Amino acid sequence: MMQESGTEATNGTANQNGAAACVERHREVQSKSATPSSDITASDLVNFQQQQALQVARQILLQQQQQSSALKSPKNNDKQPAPQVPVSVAMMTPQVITPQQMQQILQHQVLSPQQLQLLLQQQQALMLQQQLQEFYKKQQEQLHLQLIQQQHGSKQQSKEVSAQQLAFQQQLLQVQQLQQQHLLSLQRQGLLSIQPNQTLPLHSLTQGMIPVELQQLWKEVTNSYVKEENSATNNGHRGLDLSSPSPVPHKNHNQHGSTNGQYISHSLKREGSALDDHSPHSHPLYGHGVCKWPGCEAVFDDFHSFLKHLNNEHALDDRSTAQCRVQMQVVQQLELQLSKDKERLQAMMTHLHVKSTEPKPTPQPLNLVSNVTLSKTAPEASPPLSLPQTPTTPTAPLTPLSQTHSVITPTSLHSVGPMRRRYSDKYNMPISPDIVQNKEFYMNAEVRPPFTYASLIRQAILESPERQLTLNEIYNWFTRMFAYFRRNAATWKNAVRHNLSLHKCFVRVENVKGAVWTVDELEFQKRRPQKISGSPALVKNIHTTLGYGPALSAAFQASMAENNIPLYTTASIGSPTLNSLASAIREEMNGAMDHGNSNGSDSSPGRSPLPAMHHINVKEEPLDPEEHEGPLSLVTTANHSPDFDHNRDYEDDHGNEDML
DNA sequence: GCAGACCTAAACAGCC
DNA sequence: CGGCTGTTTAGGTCTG
Repeated sequence: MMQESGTEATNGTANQNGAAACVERHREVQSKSATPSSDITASDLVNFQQQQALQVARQILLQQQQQSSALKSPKNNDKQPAPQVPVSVAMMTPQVITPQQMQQILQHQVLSPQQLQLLLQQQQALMLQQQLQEFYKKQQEQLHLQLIQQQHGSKQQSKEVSAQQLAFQQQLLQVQQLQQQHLLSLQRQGLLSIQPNQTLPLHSLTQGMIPVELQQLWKEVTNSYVKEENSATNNGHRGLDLSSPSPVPHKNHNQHGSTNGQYISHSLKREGSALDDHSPHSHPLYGHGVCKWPGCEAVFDDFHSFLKHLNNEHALDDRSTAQCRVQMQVVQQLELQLSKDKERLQAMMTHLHVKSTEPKPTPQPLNLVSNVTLSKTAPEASPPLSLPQTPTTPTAPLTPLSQTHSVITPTSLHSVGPMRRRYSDKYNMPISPDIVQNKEFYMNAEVRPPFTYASLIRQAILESPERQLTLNEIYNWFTRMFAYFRRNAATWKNAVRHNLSLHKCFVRVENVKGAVWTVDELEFQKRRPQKISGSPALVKNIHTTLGYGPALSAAFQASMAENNIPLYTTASIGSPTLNSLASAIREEMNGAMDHGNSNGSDSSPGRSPLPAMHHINVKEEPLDPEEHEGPLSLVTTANHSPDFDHNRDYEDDHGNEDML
């Protein structure tokens, strides 16, 4: 297996294949009873770990019982071999919790289910940590071996060797990234607890090759644990210490015991601006007096009030967890993008016979490359519409490197289920903020907008200068605003006509140039409001449509269980995709809530501080930002979608339509 | 189970 | 005649 990945690393597909091999390997290390699914997500991993942890607990109990029975009958004590315990159990049990403790816990039920869950997660964390170490160690040894073999090869093949070294470096990089992502994911979910002095072998082995940025990331991760341990209280590592002198104690009723506080904040550090992390009054989530928690943007006079706010408003709960997971995906996508760009740079350097073998001499802002490539975008700072990434961005699995393909296909996007996400009609609330907010997303992503036809028609009409549109203009608005409506025109146009006729709120007015449609707001408001249902349908739709990992979906569902969650209200997170998704969910959750605080009016996703996200692509096609710098043309967008067979329909519209 | 909202499909008519 | 527009009906799903 490692041989395979080693050889594959020499070709262009090394990234995906190698990573996939890593994951496969990883799974094998964990267990051979894993599901035979071809791709694995972090949620799968977590689920599996939970199952395994439960199994561990059972094993421990069984072992305990057998031991106690053995004590009662000393005859068997010597000959009776210890029950078969999985390797992982053998590895973890002595370090984490003794069987006695476990049994005591279970028998006396001294702990709440949440605490039990926390314990289980700690068990899983240690178990997985060791598995990870083992896996990465093997991976590293293999790579190192191959590298050495290459170095001892014939000198006549020096060029080949250097190229293969490059490939090895790339593989190393990807291994590191995989490792980082695994660790970060686990840490951010509070599942992994690394002791400060517990560096993985990979780190030291490949230190010279680690990109500075990854090293920095690593430092951040480990430092967070250093700090955390220093500030550990009786609460163990659940304490929420946000670099404040006195951590504010708060109830921790969530099962993700150690997800809060520093983990998140340090994870999100990359998103923040160039704050000086070493200053006592700085925080990655705090900048220019504003809370930088995605979607928050609360203003604070002093750092202390911010910390208070952080502890109170962004405490460990489902909402924060969901937001954190989204952020995880953002980061992972950025990392993926970074790795790809670095590979490209490497290839360029190799091609130009640059001698350096360092992946990159200096750390680069994650969005720098993309900033450059985006410099030609429209003045209104819309994201490059030509990028086909949007619908796939949030679908990225938690192990993106392993699943850059086959996660989602254009076909899957096209096979969107029936429109049942009609949250915009609930309480007849306006959809304009959301549409404005997620304009670019819907323009690019062939994702069915979660609005009813009636709402969309109304929106189209209200957006027009005279608040009236002809049928054809309404059509054009649909195709212009939503990539989804560039296909199956017959269907949705029929639906539009049907809605126009059916709903009283749409009034046909004979005009000089024909008939136009207007909106009777009173009638529109009269329509029966729908109760908010907690919207499992939306979650399901988003999940199925966009290929959300179950974990993220669950997180969103969990966060939707709460009310009024401003996930990512504006461009704060920087990804129009995630932004829009989250916003859609937020809308769904808010229901009739006031949109006034959604910043929809002044929130152009195009001003995203992380335009790099626009380049994220989980599809099979290689990322080629240079090829997507064309004018903001929806046709261009369409043509970049491999399975975009709407051209017939849309080009008809395009003929008589001013594009933006 | 029911009613309502919604979506999709289709038939049909009138107009250009 | 064909396409567009507009109306209406029918059947289905989903939700409260």
